[in-house]
Amino acid sequence: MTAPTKPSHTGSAGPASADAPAPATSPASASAPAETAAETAVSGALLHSPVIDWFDEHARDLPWRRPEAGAWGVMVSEFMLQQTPVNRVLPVYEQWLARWPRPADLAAEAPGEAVRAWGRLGYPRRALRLHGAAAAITERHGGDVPSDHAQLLALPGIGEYTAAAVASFAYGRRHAVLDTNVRRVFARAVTGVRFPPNATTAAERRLARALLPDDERTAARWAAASMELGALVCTAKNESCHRCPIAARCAWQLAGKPEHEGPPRRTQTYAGTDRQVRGRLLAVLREAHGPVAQAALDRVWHEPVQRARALDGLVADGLVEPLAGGRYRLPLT
DNA sequence: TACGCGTGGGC
DNA sequence: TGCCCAAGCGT
Repeated sequence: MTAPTKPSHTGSAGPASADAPAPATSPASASAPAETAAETAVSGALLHSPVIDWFDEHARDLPWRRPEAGAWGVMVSEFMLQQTPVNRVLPVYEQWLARWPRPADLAAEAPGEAVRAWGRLGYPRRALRLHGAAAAITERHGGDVPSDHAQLLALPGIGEYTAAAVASFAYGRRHAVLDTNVRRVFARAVTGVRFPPNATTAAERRLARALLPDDERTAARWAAASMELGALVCTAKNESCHRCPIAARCAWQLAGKPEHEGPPRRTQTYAGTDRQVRGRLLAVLREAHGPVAQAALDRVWHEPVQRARALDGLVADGLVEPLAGGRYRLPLT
C-alpha cells in the first residue's frame, strides 16, 4: 500500500555520497572517464531535477505504477518484464493479478498453472520462479512481499535488479536500480559512449550509487524516472535526443554521438536451437489440459536427438513432469 | 565471466 | 528478409 504515486520531489536532491574515493581503474576499454567522486556528485545533482520533472510530465500510466497494485503487483510486473516488452506483459499481468491477487493465492496453485497462465511471454522458468517466490513469501513472510533488499534477493527469480526495483518502486526505499535502460542512460549521459558494456561492471554499480539522491523519496523517483527515460527517449535504436531533458548536459551528445567501440554487443541466436524446440514442446503442453502422449510431442521437431535433449531439459528444469507410459504434463508439484 | 534461456514486433 | 531488441536470472 506504500506505492509512491506522484509525490512531490523537488526537495533536496542532495549531493551524492560516493563511498569509494574515485574509480581509479577504469575498465579495460578505457570507456569510463576517470571522474572524481566530487565531479560525479555535481553532475548527479544537475541531472536529478530535469529527469524527475520530465518523468512527472511524461511517465506512462502503467497498472503496476498505480497505488492499488501494491507490492505484489510490482513484483509480478518485474518478473514479467524481465526481457519482455511492456505491451506484451500488460494483458497477462491483468489476468494474473485478477486470478492471484495475493502471493498466497498463487502459492496454493500447482506450479504448472503458473506456467500455463504465463502464456507466450517467453522464458517460462520465470513463471516457475514466481510461483516459488510466492510460496516462500507465504511461508517465510506471512504472505507479505518483503521490503528488505536482502530478503527479496533470497527469493527465487529475484536478482540484484529486481530486488532493488521492488524495494524502490513498491516501498520507496533508496536503492540503485540498474537495469538495461538506466545503464544506457548513464553510458550516454555520464560516460559519453553509445552503449554500456555487455555485462554490468563494478564501475557502473559505483556510478549508480554515486548518482543516487540522498533523500529516500527522491531516490525512488529518480530510479523510476531514469529508467523511463531510457525506455522512452534514450532508446537503444532511434534515440530521441530532441525530447531529452538532459540533452544539453549529455556527455555522449556533447562528444558528437560517437559510434559504439569495443567488443560487439551480444546477440542471441534462436532458430534451430534447443530453445526453439523447448518453446514448441511447452506450447503443446500449455494448450493441453492434461497428460500429453509422447507422439504428440514428437511432431514438433523432426530431429530426435535434439528433441529428446530439449524435453529432458524441460524435465530437469521442473517445467515438465514425466508420467508413466511416455506421457507428460505441466508440473502438479 | 559467459552462456542458456522464449517470444514477437519493428525496421 | 534477417537482424536487433525488450524492466534479468542462475549457473
